[in-house]
Amino acid sequence: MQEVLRDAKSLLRRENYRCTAQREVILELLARHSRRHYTAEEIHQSLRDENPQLGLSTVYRTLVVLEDVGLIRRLDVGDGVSRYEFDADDAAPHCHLICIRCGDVRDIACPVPQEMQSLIEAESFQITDYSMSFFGMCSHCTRRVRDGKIGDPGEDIHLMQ
Amino acid sequence: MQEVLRDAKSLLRRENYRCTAQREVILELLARHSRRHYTAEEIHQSLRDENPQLGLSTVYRTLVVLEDVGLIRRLDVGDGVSRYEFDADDAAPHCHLICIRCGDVRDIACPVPQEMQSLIEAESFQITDYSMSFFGMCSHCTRRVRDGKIGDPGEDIHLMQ
DNA sequence: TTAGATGCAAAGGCTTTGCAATTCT
DNA sequence: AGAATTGCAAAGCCTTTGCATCTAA
Repeated sequence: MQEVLRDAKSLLRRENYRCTAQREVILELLARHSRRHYTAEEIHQSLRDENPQLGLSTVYRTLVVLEDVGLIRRLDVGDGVSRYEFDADDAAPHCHLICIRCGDVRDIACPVPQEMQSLIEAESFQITDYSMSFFGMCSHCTRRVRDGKIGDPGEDIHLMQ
Repeated sequence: MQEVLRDAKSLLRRENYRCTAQREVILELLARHSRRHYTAEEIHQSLRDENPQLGLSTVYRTLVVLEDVGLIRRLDVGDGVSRYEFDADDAAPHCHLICIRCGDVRDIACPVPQEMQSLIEAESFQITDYSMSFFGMCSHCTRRVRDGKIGDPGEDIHLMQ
């Protein structure tokens, strides 16, 4: 963890960005909760107590920087808000299971199949990034629906803006 | 094509939506250009000449309805604007190749691999939809960069909002 | 020292919504 | 007739930006 942060700092400097306190705390939060998918607002809320001076616009600007150098990745679950996840160098390729009822986003290891890569390379398309998401109901919500605890589709989160 | 539209109309009625002139022209446009990925604004522009009265908010509301009944699908290329594509019943599963330089979005046949589906089902996750996108440079832009016609990365479209 | 980064408030841009008028069924 | 739909304008919401101030290097 400490090493991850040290590497990140040197990467930032190498890319001609400064290592500011704000960038450090934001990156540290994302790295510490590498399975979470934070919105800018959530990051701001999470850090506000310890860093009362942190501005929301700084969070937004920092996310742009961190994504630019490849330390984090942006994810869109379809609700009109960008979410971000830490992206370690050795991060395994994964896709997202997005529950349309509770909004939970879960990673699942799943490499891009060779057959798919071949198809794309055949198009002479140079891949630099990818995103694979599956929408549906997580096991938790499926169980709750089956047990009659929730049944009204109106309870679904509003995924399509 | 005519049959597609007829089926669509009966589907709308079955789902308790009315078949209005606005819904018809919008659906007809999307169905006629099934390989395109229209933004609400583009749909509005495309139809304004023939239907001067069509309002942009009606386009937005119609897109919600058409997506709700499963006639179209929403796509996010990461620029903060929603795009929509016609989704026929017999549409082959496909993913999107999104060029980060020219913004072109291209479909490519590519079914969800069985191994991936198995992994997800193992999580007891009930899939209702999915989205697979690959970002990078299309063959056209790759060629232009190689030929020195474009080289400044600043020309890239701004994909991350 | 000084170019880059931050905070705040204001502006932007896409999308949604209130409401009166219109139109499918 | 009556409820759904439409258009317009206004509002919402997430995100970006201008600018004076601050700060890492």
